[in-house]
Amino acid sequence: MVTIGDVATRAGVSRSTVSYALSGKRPLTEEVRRRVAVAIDELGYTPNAGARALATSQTKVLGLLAEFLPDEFAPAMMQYFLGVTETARTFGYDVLLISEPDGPAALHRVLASRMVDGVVLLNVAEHDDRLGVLRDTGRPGALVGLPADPDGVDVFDLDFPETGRAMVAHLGELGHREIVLVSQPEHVVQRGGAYVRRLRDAALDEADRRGITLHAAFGPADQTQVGSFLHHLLDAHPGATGVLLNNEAAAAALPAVLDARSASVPDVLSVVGRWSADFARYFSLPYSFVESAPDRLGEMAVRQLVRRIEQEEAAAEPHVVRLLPPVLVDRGSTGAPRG
Amino acid sequence: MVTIGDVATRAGVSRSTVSYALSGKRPLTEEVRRRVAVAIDELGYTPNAGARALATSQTKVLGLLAEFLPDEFAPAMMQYFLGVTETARTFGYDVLLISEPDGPAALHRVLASRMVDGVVLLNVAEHDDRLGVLRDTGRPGALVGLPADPDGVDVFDLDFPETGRAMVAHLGELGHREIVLVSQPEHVVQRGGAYVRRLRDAALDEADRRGITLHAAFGPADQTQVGSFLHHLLDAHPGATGVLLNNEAAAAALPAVLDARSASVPDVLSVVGRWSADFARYFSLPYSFVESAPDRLGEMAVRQLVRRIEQEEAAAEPHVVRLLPPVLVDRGSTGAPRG
DNA sequence: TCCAATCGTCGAACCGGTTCGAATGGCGTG
DNA sequence: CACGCCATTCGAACCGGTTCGACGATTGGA
Repeated sequence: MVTIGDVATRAGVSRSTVSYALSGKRPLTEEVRRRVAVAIDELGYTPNAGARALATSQTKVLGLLAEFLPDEFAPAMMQYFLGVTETARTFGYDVLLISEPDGPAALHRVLASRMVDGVVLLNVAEHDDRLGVLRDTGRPGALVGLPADPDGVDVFDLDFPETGRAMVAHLGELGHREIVLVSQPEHVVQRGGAYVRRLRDAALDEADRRGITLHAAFGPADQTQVGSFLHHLLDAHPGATGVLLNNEAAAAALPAVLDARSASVPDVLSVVGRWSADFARYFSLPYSFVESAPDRLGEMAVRQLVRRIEQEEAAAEPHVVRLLPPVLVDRGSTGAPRG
Repeated sequence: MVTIGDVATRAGVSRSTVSYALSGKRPLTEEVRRRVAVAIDELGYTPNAGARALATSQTKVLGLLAEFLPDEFAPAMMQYFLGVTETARTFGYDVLLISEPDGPAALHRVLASRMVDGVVLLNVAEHDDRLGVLRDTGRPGALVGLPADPDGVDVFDLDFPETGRAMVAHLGELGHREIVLVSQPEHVVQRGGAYVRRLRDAALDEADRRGITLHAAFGPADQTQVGSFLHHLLDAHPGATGVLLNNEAAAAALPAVLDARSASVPDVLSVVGRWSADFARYFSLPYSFVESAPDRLGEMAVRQLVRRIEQEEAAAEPHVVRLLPPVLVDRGSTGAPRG
């Protein structure tokens, strides 16, 4: 392995000079700079990351904590990965992917061993055990998902309450008086997915304010069951003229269900959901939806994280909670109610 | 930050003794071992990964090189991630996720800087530029995807030729004489996805041997276009009684297409494809398929990689090319041809 | 009782970078 | 021509572990 010493010898300078040539932290003669560059090139030198980390206590690596939950729609997580890794790379960071079931332990391990300069936590629950670990170490962290107590961390998430309101308001203004909401299953909520409840509560409130009847249900996340669930739900509320979706599996299953019922959209039923553009693409969903913007959230989280890591003044700034306002992508799946 | 020196002081021993207590590489008195354990516990000591890497030249990190291609089905990649990260963890390794567009450069960067002990390359193309980089550094690497020249690396992949033969044979034995094959689009092949061609060629050969007419087509990967493509394809070959799929987008679109044509399965058409169980689950695909086993391939790649890293004798063993024999998951979507 | 072997622990060197203070050289100026 | 200053480079210490040879204490045998 070629080290900085080899480069120094070849260029006829000291090791420290090579280091300065690399970092530019001290002025050097053009001549020396050139000789070092040539030596590096000829020897094919790349600094040893471990040694550098030891000396600078900076690894240029970010931790990405994700949990693969069997009942959640795994592909959705991919979009976060993309936003995080791409943004990290533009700032010169690599990403350590951590998917252990025991999140707190894994987090402690990578932070305490100084493998990473900061972490992005995905899928943050209402009361997330990882937060305690993160606060104890005092290292910077950015969350995707709003916990009950966001103290000491930066939070990025979709504004779920506003999303719920916007969806109800959208149908309400078209004249709908009775609609249905399909949320993620109960166990997602219990696991800490408070966003499900936040959207639901806001939707119920907005419906109430507008005098709209809103039937709020928790649908299964299992693709094999969600179809019949939707049938039953629609059977149970024959007067409903609109469907709101906050459940990916239900969204994927809806086209077949409506087709089987010969319920055309938007003539018979108006449909609005909450998912990502990529999700809509993969499943060819022809419905209007509020973009959940996973790639954008991942990018924002990393940007802020890097700021905190690299800029001393930023480290002292108050922590932010940034909730993206809902943006409706219109696919023409809503209209005036039938009859 | 608490270092090994702090622990040593607190336990009243030397730094090296603490190190030996941690690694167990030399015998210690029970008393000393206990005192060190207590000190570690009280101080909350965790070894610094950078320092350890520097001293041992082992990082306990594996690189995972993936490319996010816009026209490939991104969620499929998730299954590989799962297999790789989980297996890595059972062996005490973390995973550095590298998704840069410039694969060779990224690979060189992480290998030359000694950030990782070895790499897993996903989606390996027929002639993959990353292989040259990998061979030059001489570090261990495991591939998922069979390149033209697998010298110096371990390769794991589905046996695509056998998969093609098996699918044709399956329908052939049921009595089908004219069938259709939908492959991935041409540009996937051109980018190096030789597996597409390997399956196709073998299928054509097998059909030839059995006197079966096989119409082999390259379908679009774009969900918006693949539906009408399938309609045209089936219109063009009204005599076909079976459909083979080696194209995820086409598989996802097929149920709606067949429904629109009132072509029931397997009465009117028999269907067999190649995808993963998770893919089938997400898209509720009711068809028989050859399992492409991404999680299993990821696991095999990591197992072998770790063996090469950790066992000196393994490092010298000849490299392997392991092609998984196709396993058909029967969902009852095939039967005797109509008429 | 003395010596040798064994066991357990220590000290120092090393891994490959970074960084700070000091040394060296060239230049301009008095 | 001598001096001082500034720009540039060097040397040494340090980051936090691991590892090897050596040392001291204990034990066993002669």
